[in-house]
Amino acid sequence: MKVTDHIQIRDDSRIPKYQQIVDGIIENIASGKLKIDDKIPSINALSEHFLLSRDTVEKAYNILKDRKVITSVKGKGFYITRTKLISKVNVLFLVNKLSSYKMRIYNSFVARLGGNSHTDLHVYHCDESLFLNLLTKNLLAYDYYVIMPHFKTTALQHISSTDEVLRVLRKIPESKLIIMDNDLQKLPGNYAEVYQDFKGDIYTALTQGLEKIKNYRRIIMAYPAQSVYPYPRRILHGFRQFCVENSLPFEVIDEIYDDTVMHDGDLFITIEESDLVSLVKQVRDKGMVLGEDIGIISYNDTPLKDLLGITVISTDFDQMGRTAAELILDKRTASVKNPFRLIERESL
Amino acid sequence: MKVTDHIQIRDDSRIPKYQQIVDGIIENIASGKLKIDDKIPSINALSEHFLLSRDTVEKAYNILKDRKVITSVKGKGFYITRTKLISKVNVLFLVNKLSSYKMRIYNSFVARLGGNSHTDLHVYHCDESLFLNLLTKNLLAYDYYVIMPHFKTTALQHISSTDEVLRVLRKIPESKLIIMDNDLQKLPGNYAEVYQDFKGDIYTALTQGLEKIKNYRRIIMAYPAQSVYPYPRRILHGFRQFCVENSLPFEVIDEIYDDTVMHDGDLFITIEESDLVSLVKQVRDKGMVLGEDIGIISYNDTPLKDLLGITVISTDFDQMGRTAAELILDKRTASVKNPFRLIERESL
DNA sequence: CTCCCTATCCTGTACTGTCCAGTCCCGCAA
DNA sequence: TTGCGGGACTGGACAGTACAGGATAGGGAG
Repeated sequence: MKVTDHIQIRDDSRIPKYQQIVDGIIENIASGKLKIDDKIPSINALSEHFLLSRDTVEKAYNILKDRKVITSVKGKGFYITRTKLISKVNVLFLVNKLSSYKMRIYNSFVARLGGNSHTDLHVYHCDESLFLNLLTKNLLAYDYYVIMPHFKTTALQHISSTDEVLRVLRKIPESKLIIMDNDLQKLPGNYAEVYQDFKGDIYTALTQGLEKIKNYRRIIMAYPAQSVYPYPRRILHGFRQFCVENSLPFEVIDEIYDDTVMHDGDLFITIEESDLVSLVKQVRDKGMVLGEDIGIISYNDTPLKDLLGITVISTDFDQMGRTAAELILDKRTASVKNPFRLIERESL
Repeated sequence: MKVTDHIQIRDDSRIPKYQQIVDGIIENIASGKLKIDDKIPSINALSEHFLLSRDTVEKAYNILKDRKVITSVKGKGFYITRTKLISKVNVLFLVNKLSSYKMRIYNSFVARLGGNSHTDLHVYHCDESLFLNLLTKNLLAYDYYVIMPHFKTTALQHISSTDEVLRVLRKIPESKLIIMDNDLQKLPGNYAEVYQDFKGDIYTALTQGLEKIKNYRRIIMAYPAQSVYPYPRRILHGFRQFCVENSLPFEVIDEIYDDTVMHDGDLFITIEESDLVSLVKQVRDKGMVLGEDIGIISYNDTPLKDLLGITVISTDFDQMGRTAAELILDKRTASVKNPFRLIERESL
């Protein structure tokens, strides 16, 4: 195996070739493929291997020498002298939509990452083409890419464009990619991720509250399937699995309207805040008592739900942002499941 | 086949030649002949091929560069950077911080503006230098700039850098600028704005509820002065004016702690949600009754505050976003005060 | 020692974008 | 009429990229 085989450089016509070489060496250092005192390919070797002019490689090596990343020994070669690379960290934070939960993740992420960083937030509204556009346009501009992949899932698109998404995601160096919230089983590689196990989470959390849930006659989940911003269907799957395994009668509805029929002993699981609001209003209007006549479990916690005594099943959004920031700070590529739990309050 | 063969431009003597080149490139992008990251002919090549002056081509390319359709790399050439959004209305939405209220403004703005638009959201964390950086970097790239100007107001900065901010804001063509939330009296010109009159709003809203407020012995405002993200001091001014004019005893505190003393007949006005939460918890712990022993008026409405029966004084965030979008759609440059009102519920 | 590799420094060439000082021409307003 | 400004063109200076060479000096293995 030749030394040149170690070095990987990406071709991008927009960027000067010498700069690509510089970036390539830096990346190989950052990823650990090149360590301190390692010898890097000679000017001749590299120029021949990549079919470049000797002058181009020389220019690149001179820049690295000026930056004290490598030193030269006449007649021998170039050697790595520094592996710690100091610069402000730039992060692209790509979310599908802007909810108050996403916002909390972003805010805790920025706070944890600290001052020596800058995070650009972009929203792609679950639109694949916008997602692809944003990503390809910024493919080399950032040090890290924190991405929450959620897309509209019409049957056709799901097949055709997910591949396109994966193709672009693969262009991001593994060490720079952090997948958040939604895990992409189809994306291979050793990248970092902080995910919710939507199906397993809801199953486990509901199982925690099984004893109380059993007291209800029927469980109704308000799952907004028609929404422009769809929630992962795995929430439904986990809910169904829980109900079936415990032989609990259940139902799934799109939305809670003012005239949605409800009976004593109904337990509602709401995902959208608007459903929670109209549900609580209705319960009050009908003179029913929360946690006795009607049960509510709401998805995603907020301080005001605490005040209202609404039982929630929720992931820890602040934690999710912090974990992502820490993966970057520690340069780890672990796959971390974000904590999810049932918080029992009066409404159950 | 030469690169120049790809490019087609129509000749029309009525239209400036440089504009024809611009249109030609755009058309070639729209028709798919030019894709992202493609290299377009050099200035020399194009000018020779179409028998044009180098200067004319240069001018055209500069326009495309300003519109971020292409980027230049010295010594290399011009490259396509944008393919999807050139026909859409591009908006830069610049907010000081990301709160759930800002988010609602953004979401209603995007929704009202509709599909033929793209809105980039950027957060500058109340940091002037970041604000200036973001704005100067994107000074020509967008069709509209929606900006919420709120900065940290240390005495010194307030003098020196506000001028800098105004200087950059003046560089934005008046027809492309929409100032939101905070009105900038110091910025001259005929631009659009949707503002809150922080001082007058709170004064008027509290006056609406004067009869009930009079029943309380003391009014305490929790105004987070120490926060990294300061609220406009005009809120305080309006509050003070109301209290003084109506001879009501009042007090201003930074934050509501677990051990903040409260007596029967105290009316609290909270701005931050965290203060509201700890206040309500304390009232409950002490066995007091909201709206009788202790009054609460909270700043900024949310659906869950409605459920909790918290009286609020609030602007209409969704309306604010909609208004801004409509100003753009109608190409108006009006100065619109966003509605603000007292919503009475049980807590007062 | 020789031979082959190494870095280093040099001159040239042919492109590229960037910037500036001029010069016309033409339409429009004072 | 005069003056102004924008469009188009001319020509050049300058700097950056990438290539092709060559000349020199040092290191290491035979």
